[in-house]
Amino acid sequence: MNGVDRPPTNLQALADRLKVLAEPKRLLILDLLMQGVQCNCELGEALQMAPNLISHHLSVLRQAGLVEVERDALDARWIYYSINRQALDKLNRGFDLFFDPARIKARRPTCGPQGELIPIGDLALPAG
Amino acid sequence: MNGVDRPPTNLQALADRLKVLAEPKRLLILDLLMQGVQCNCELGEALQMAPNLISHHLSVLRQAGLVEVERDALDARWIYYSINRQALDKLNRGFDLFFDPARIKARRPTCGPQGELIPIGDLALPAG
DNA sequence: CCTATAATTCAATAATGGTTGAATTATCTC
DNA sequence: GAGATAATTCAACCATTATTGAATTATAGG
Repeated sequence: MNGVDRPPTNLQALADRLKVLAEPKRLLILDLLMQGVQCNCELGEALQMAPNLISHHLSVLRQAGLVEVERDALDARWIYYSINRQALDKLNRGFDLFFDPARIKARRPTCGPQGELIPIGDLALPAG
Repeated sequence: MNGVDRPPTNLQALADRLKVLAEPKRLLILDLLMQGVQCNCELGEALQMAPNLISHHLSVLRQAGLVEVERDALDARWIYYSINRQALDKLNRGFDLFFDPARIKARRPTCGPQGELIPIGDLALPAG
């Protein structure tokens, strides 16, 4: 209603996108790709990973639309990967929208006696 | 060197944080928590999930530091959960830092014949 | 005390997804 | 064509993790 309270719409879609990113090797690949166009062998060399594993992770990144593919015109065996700038922008927009701290509201729970709240440390056990 | 080229430092830590978020039910819980303090039973009611499952996901969110815990002073059986604002800010900073589009560089691959690059569609197969 | 309640913990299961090695495809060169 | 190369595909394995139901803890109230 007030422009700050944004609905989650499709959280499944956001979770799917985050799943693609929640993998250290894929983040490493993305990091290398952000430094420019790369081929499979270059990535495998830099990350010490088998080419078929690189292929797999690149496939996941491609299906998510984050990575684009080009083929060398002189030697079509070489394939180069790069970041899809628009997909990255869209990713940032979706993330910032959901995790916007301005969405946090202060509200009392609607159940329970609602007495004063006392903070709890690491363990959710006795307060004393 | 130039202030825009930020290193990945510890991508494992970023992946760990994203793993916590890459779960639709946890996103639903986070979304409810952003609307204010909530108790387990409220969350379970809203999401149609068993309380022990809510507990599990809340535990994951708590271990990640994203969620804080308070206990009702009038009736200590009731426990209320809320978003840790600082953790949310830190999450946003880390995400924006790594996925900053300004980090993308244009570069030719260091291997391969480096002929002209031709775009490829959905399939990484013959160019036609 | 005894019962009821809010929540967690535990053990077992099921599903998801990363890893591995071999086989396959497509392409270039001789 | 035959062989070599870049990359993908496939099937099997393995680790992680969400889910489920039962048991347990802690607290409140009669």
